[in-house]
Amino acid sequence: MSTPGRRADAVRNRQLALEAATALTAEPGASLTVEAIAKRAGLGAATVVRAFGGKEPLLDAAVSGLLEPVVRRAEALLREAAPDQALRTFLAELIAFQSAHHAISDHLGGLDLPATTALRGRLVQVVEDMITGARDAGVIRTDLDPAVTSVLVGQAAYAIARTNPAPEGLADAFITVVMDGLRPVKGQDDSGRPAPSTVT
Amino acid sequence: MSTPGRRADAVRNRQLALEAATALTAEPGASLTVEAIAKRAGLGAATVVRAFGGKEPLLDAAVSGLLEPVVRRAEALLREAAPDQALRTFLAELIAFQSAHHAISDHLGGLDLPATTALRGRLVQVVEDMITGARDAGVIRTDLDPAVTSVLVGQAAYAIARTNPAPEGLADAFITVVMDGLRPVKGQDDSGRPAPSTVT
Amino acid sequence: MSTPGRRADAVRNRQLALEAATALTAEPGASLTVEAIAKRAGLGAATVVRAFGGKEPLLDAAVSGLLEPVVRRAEALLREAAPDQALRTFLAELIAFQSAHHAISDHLGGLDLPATTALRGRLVQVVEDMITGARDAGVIRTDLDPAVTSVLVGQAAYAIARTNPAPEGLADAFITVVMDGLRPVKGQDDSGRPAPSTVT
Amino acid sequence: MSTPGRRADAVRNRQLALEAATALTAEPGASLTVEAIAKRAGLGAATVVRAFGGKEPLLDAAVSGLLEPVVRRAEALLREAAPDQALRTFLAELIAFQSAHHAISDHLGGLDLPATTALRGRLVQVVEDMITGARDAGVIRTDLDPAVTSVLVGQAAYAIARTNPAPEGLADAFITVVMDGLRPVKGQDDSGRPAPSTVT
DNA sequence: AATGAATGAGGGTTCATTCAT
DNA sequence: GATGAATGAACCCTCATTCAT
Repeated sequence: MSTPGRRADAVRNRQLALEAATALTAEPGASLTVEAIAKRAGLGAATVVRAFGGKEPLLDAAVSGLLEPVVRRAEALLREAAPDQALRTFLAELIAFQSAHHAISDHLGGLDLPATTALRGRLVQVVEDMITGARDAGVIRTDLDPAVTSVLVGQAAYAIARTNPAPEGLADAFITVVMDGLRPVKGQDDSGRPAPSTVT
Repeated sequence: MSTPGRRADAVRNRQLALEAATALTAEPGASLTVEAIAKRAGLGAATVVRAFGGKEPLLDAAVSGLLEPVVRRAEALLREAAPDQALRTFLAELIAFQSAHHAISDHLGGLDLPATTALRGRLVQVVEDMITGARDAGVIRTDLDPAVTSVLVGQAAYAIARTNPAPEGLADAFITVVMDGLRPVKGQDDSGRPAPSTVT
Repeated sequence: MSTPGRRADAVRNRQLALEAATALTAEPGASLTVEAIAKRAGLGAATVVRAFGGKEPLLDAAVSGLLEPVVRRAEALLREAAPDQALRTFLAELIAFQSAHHAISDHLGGLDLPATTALRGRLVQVVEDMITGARDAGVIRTDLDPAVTSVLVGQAAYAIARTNPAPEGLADAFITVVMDGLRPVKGQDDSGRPAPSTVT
Repeated sequence: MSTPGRRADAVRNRQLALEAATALTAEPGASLTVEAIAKRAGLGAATVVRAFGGKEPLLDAAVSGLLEPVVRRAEALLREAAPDQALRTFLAELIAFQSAHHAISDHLGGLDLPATTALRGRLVQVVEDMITGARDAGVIRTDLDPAVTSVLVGQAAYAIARTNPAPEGLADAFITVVMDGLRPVKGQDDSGRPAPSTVT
């Protein structure tokens, strides 16, 4: 009675399709067609379409499924850790996670992935909160707009995570440079400080 | 040396096709099909294909044509300016240039663009030379591998340039953070220094 | 003769499927897919197919189910009423019935519906009998072949019933024109009459 | 110089596709798929799609191409002949023309055929004008709304033309019945006449 | 040499039917 | 026996490339 008909297999097949899509999403050269995903999952093409209602919802589910734990982890870090440590840890985990899942396919351009877009928004917001918190704690420079900085950090981190092939130590170097670059400027206080680095 | 009359038209058409492809490459929502490029160029589709031998060579020419002056400028800066100033200036110009050409289309995934790839290699190499030079001059930290750092800077800069929509001040903030993050670590010398920033 | 308990459910489901198919058949814009019919019936798609052995038999049953009472009514009228009154009444009821069930879906093209085809044959035959009877009674013109006239009346009536949207009074006008057009030609008898209306 | 490139063949192929579509449209059992049309025309499927921009525009062109000369002829008759003769002649020609082109496929349900719809509107309007003119001339009964009558005549004529197989003399019988049914009711004048035929 | 047109290959999606539960 | 899910076949459409003009 606990297994309502074939529902169990359907769930399994849905999961198989999702995993196949996720795997192909991570393979830079893959075709990322419905048929390719179906073949990878050992299913018929129509099955994966039916399971998700189309190609875009499937890819949205795959990509957002990769992104969601990262965002949740970031939100947890924001609540539990000191802001700057939260930021540092989050960056490390973000890059590690994305790299572990290789990269994200290039074939996603022009697609409408609402869940993924929403998650990216949450991610940027969390990073902004981390930066604001760190600024309030005096451990991050105050001459940069937190909103701008969060976009900057997010985009750059995403690019670093996507880099393939990635040279040894790339992620650590990125984190080092960003965190050091975000430190308060020595020898001066918050107000009236001349910008130490500007583009001419 | 007088080229036959037809040759002149061929060169002109090649240029028209290239300009059209470049323009469409920069429009995020564009179709980027051969026919769309041909229509933009005021040519026939077959002419566009003929002029470059296919769609990929055409796009390769378009993208590398955008990238090449940037690389040449970087190489010039490397020869003419102090390394750190060269790096800062180059980053500013790279981002400004890319942003001015909006972004690069999303439809380039999975394509084989050898000339573009080669240019990216040259770019990374130039950046690495800048960094090495700056390190030798003592104005950049020595605890990071220049090869890794150049990839880091290049990838991040590219991502920043592609960001759309870009918040006001994003490019400046990026340059500020990166340049400050690359500065020598105060209060210590090259050898035996404990890493000021590490990932836990 | 006591049917097993399951048989009762099967009969009920068959009826549910039939009613759903009938309802959707009458909705001009409906999808008329097996799944849509099943959903409307509150059944599974496989059940609907099983109950009738396919989609076409189901639709045949639905359409012929709509048509059958009309035919039976026509046969009853033929037996019970004066031929011309039978014809007039039948036309009115046919159109009213079909219109009440809106129209018949457009998606029936190319389908093989033997029961429906047979009913249409019966219908034409009944109409022919009505016309022949009325002719014998001297209330319908004799210069037209009853077989041809029955097809003519049937086809036209069907078209009128299907008209959507139907202007107010369409059915009445149709019956008026047809019945008046079928009246005996005044001032002449059966033989040797010059055709009062011919196509040049 | 008079033949601009391959344009001549393109026109020919477009015509071939149109003729194939028209022919298949007239075959009751035909598939009416793009591929079937293309095979009939001796062309590739993509060619016929490209030539018309899709399946619906192609079918619209085919059906409206059949209908247009009929409408033009009706409009000419309206201008040139006495209204009742115009109506009679038009009905004969309409049915003859449509029958000559067999019937129109059943697979057109649910399609959006704007040109065809517009032509049908023009047709109904012309018929209405014929009826109004004949009424004013005193040769058609005045107890029926011309707008309703035109719909009635058009729908019925269309159904007669579509009838397949059509018994010998069907068209003539139809015209005879309709024209006689539309005659002024004898022994009374326009006003206050009791309806000679009404539905109870 | 340039080109509009043709097309084969491939993509996403729908649907009547079949099958394991 | 009933059912949700699976699927092969078929459909319409797009596009890079080829070809006759």
